[in-house]
Amino acid sequence: MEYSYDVDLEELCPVCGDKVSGYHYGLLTCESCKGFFKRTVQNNKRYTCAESQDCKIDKTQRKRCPFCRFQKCLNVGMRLEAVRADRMRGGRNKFGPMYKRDRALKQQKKALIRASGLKMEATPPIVSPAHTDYSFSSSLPNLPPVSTPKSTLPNMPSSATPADYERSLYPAGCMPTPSHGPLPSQYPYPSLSSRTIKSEFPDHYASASSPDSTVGYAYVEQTQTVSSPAPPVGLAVPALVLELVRCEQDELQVRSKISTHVAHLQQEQGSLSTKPQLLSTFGLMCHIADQTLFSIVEWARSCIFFKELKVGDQMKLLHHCWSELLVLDYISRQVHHGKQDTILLITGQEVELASLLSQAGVTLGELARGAQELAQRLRELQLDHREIACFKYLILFNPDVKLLENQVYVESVYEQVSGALLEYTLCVYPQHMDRFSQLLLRLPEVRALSVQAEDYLCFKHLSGEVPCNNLLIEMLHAKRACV
DNA sequence: TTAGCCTTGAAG
DNA sequence: CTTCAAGGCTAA
Repeated sequence: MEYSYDVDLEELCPVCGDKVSGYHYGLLTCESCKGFFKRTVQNNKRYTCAESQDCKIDKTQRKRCPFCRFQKCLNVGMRLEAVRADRMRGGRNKFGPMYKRDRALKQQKKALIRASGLKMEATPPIVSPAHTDYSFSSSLPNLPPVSTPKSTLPNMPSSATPADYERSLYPAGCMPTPSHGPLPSQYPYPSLSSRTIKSEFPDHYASASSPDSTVGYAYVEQTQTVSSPAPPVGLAVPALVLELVRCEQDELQVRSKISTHVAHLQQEQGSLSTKPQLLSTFGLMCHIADQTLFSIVEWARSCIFFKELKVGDQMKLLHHCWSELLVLDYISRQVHHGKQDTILLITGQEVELASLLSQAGVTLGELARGAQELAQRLRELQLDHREIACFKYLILFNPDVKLLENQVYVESVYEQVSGALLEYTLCVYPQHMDRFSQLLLRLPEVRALSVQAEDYLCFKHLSGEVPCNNLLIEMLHAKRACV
């Protein structure tokens, strides 16, 4: 029970703070607000507020002002369309998939919090999400702040936009093309405009509930990618590349952390069992991969651009690429290691490739061999650490991930980083004109390996061989639930 | 009118 | 078959 302080941020009704009883009319609410919303819409009730239309709504006062209560229902995102005009009972409506996605998101939020919780020891979250920010944004509370310098604005509800951050990062006049405006953050599911779902009930309240004009983003069309101030020809490294490298974790620190963790595990295992017995090699590998994943999540959460995203988008991105980052981490270690016949683990241990292949089954063998081949090709290219840093961002900010709240931002980060990488390769390896495209061609190969690896992990999981309490498995589950 | 519990029925 | 969000019922 390593990471078991239950992060069940026990769900509270976003309207009144009472206990949630399930998804009702678009989001998790309590039974009473569900009933209230239903009665109001079905009977087309009109209330008035005796005060100034801003009454506090909580469990004890929710009866006092139905006007403000209903207003809050709409503000937090309860959907009029989910109340049935024909009063048909039972069955399912078209919100089903949305509920499913939301569940998956929440599951991953837990994983994220747990991941960062490991690092933060017992520090309680400083922002208490539960009772303060109902009026804004998603049903997902903010993550506790990361312990990095200048992280004063993590996941704020859009008053500070990522654009502000860029402005502070780049000197005046050297800004990359600004590409995004304020976000409509008060609606949890901006991807589904109210028009997407046919209203099932005469929509008298529509004007209050769905300001259509803000559903689409007012983004300026992106022109050309300008990654950073042009460096003096043939010498300088693009500023953005340097910044990305600056965000890298210290490999030795990560190594020692994971090594001690794994050592602990082995010790525990030895003392608990009557016949002292070490973890199986596979189990050990799972733990190492698991810990590596934790460190990857930690890296992502503290890295430039990413920490400016809302938690929901962060989760979707990590969701999508965790296995690729894991594979890239592994491969780049082998590239750096430079030996063909042994594998270097993050713990610093060296493993004979031949002995691994002899023990591994067909699938794992193929996987290891594929990785080794890719590592060799990258070695021949002499992939350097700056390019690896860029790779990580190109994988993390995958423009193909759909249903992001801030899709254009993610696309623009991808564009900026690939632009910077192009510039970098041209400056530093001018004799190698197609280096950039050679590098980019390796990314789909990383992807392919990660797909194989996920399948393998899934298989091992189903046959009960993966240790429980595993972030790998959680990610695997969350990912498959989302598709 | 409220809110806790009950019944229903399409989707999985 | 089970799930679980719809609507329905009813004592406070």
